[in-house]
This record gives sequence, C-alpha cells and structure tokens, in this order.
Amino acid sequence: MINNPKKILRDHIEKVVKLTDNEFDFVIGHFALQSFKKTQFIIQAGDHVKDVFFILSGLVKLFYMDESAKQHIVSFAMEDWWETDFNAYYAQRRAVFSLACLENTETYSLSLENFNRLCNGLQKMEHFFLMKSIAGHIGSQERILSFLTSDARARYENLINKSPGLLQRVPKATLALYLGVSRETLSRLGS
Amino acid sequence: MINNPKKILRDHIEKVVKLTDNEFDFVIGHFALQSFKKTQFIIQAGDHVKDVFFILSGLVKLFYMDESAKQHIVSFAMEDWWETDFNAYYAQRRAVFSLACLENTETYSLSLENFNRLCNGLQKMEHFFLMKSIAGHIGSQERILSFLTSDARARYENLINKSPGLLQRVPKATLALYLGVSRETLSRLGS
DNA sequence: TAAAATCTGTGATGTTTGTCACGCCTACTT
DNA sequence: AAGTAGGCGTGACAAACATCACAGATTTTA
Repeated sequence: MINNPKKILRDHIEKVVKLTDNEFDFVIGHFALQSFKKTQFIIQAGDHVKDVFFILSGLVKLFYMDESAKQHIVSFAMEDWWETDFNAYYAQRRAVFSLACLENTETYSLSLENFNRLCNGLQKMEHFFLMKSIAGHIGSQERILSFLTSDARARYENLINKSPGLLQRVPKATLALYLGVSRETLSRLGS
Repeated sequence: MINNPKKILRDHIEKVVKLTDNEFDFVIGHFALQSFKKTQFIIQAGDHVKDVFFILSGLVKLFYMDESAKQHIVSFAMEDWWETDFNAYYAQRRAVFSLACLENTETYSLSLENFNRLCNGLQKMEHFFLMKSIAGHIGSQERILSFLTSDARARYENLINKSPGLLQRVPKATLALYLGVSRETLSRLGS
C-alpha cells in the first residue's frame, strides 16, 4: 500500500505546473483512490469508460483482443502514467480496448465530469493535461517509427533500453505481444 | 490560392469551441500565411523548429530519414490538419523529422511564443489544442494497432478505406513508405 | 506436498516480405 | 521529336518471421 498518494500526485503535477496548497486541495477533491489485484481487469472491452487512471503503483497493460482471441498490447503503464481507453473516455463510447493489471495496482481515478470541472475551475490543470497529452502523442509517434525502421531485434533492444525494468516485471511472452512478434521469435533473439 | 483562409481556420476551430468576432480577431493575429511548392521542404531534419502548421490546402509528409537515406513516413497531413515535428517544437530542440510537400501547400503558421500567448490570453484556445492533441494521440494509437494486428494487405486496405483520396494524390511507392512495406510488396498486393 | 498452470527454449517447416534486377509506360523537359 | 526521370509491375532468390509441436523448469494453486 502506498503511504502518501497525495504527495505522489502533487509532485507529479508540479513537475509541470506549480500549485498552491489551496489549489491542490481543490484538485485532489476530484480524484478517488482505487486498488486492483494482479490479473484483474480495470476496463473490459465493451464497458462504459467512466474514468482515466493515474497509476500510483503497479503495472497495467492496455490491449486489443482480436477475433481469434489474440491480445495486442497498445501500451504498458506504470507508476506516474495516465491510462485509459482515451477514445472511449473522451467520446463517451464503449471501450474497444481492455485495461488489465500485470501487478497489484493502485490508482487515482478521475471521471470525465470531474476532469471537465477541474479544467474549468483551474486553468493550470487544463495546461497540465495538454502537456501530458502532447507527451503521449510524441511517445506514440516514436513507437510508430520503431515499427517503420526496426526489425524484431532492434525493437526489442529499443524497448529494454527505454524501460529496463519491464524485463524483470513482465514475462517475455507478454513483451512479444507489445513488440508485435511471436514469443518464439522473441525467444530466439537470444542475448 | 485559397480565397478565404480566415474562414477556413475559424470554421475549423469552431467545430470545437465557439468564438466571438472579437475573440477570433485576437486569435487570427497570431497566425501567418505561408505557401510552399510541391517537393519543397517546410522543415528539414536539424532545423530549429519555430512553427506548427495548419494546412489550408495541399498535402505534406512528415518523415524520418535513416542512416541509409531511406525515408519512413510517420504521417501524412492534408487540409484541416496540424503538423510539425512536435517534439522539436514544444521542447525547442532541433528537428529529427522532416516535413515536405507532396503538393503545392498553403499554411497558417503559429510560433511557440504565439501559441503560448494564445493559450494564456484565451482559455478556450488551450481547450481547443487539448482536444486536437487528444485526437492526435488516439489516431497514433490506431496506427500502432494496425502494425500489431495487420499484415501488409490489411494495413493497405485500412489506409485506403480511411483516406480514399490518398490513392489519387500520392504515388504507391510513397504509400509504401507509410505502410512500412517495400514498394514491390505493395505492388504485388494487386486489387 | 501434489497437481496444475505458466514460462521459456528449440527443432522443423511454411509463409510473408525484402532485395536486386529488369522492362514498359507516361509525363515532363529541352 | 528525342531524351530523361518517375511510376509501376514482375521474376528470382534470400532473409525474416509465424506456426506447430514438444519438453524441461518454475511458479501457483488446491
């Protein structure tokens, strides 16, 4: 159990925008603590998506399950990341992706109503979310580029360089679902 | 030459946030018209990136050139799209990507200084850019998903379904650079 | 602690895709 | 009108990768 979740969130936000104590009190009122166990689903495809989740601790996968029940991992999210099915969340549609825990996970959840109240009530927070969204967009472009420029081995090395911890926290077969290669090919890369 | 660029930009913004005449006058003062010819570079890798570009007419490619001089197209942008090397723009770094015209192209450019003035002066515009950034992020995730779930043929069919016009406006060899397949493989897909 | 499930590696084989090479056609240029 | 460059298709071959099958090791569960 995280000892001081409020401090974690505040530090995270203040890397982008400074807040007074009063402002942070206003902010924190919009969030709700939740915790999930390993293998548990936070969002199931088809669900109505109420919340975006700030990960306080743990590790989750955002994935799409195709017609033949194969999982395709769009992204991992761990400490200090925001995750949800963003399309479903902002457009108020049913989830196409699922979000499931690879470890026990604690989150702050933020409903869309509270998201809007927060942005309207405190312009700094709209700016904060804009910066986060831009960072997410840039990260996705890097991932696209790795598919265009790199083969399986280079994508794998790229991943463990950027997130060395993942290798310890996630089975290789799961990494394969993120890299877009079969687990056998990934295994044969050696090293 | 576009007859009424101001109206195009205003209509585009008002799909997200409504503006008074006074507000739009304030907004438009931050933009500068520019035009480029087919094959011309708007941004070259290594440049200092001053502007983000709103495409009024025409078609551009955002691409990365690797060590062996191969181009990898991260995205196409056409009418009503915003494009730049976002990482270089927001972080004030040198461009890693290049931006070049596939057709004669007219743009409104917005410098980072003006972007910040605009967001600070009119909260609605910060909201507008947040919505645009979210849409960009979601679009990138769809593209990632197509690499994970689809082979060359399915990615190609997916692309022409989503943007039928591209097939008429762009040579197939260029589409191949976007799809991440060789032009020979794309040619052999037939149909 | 025994049983079941998960994780990983590896061989054999087939499919997909990349690379190199060539030729045809069209459009633009001088 | 001749020359040049770009766009497109295609054959031959090699490389990368997927799939199926099996086995040993580790972890989880009952």
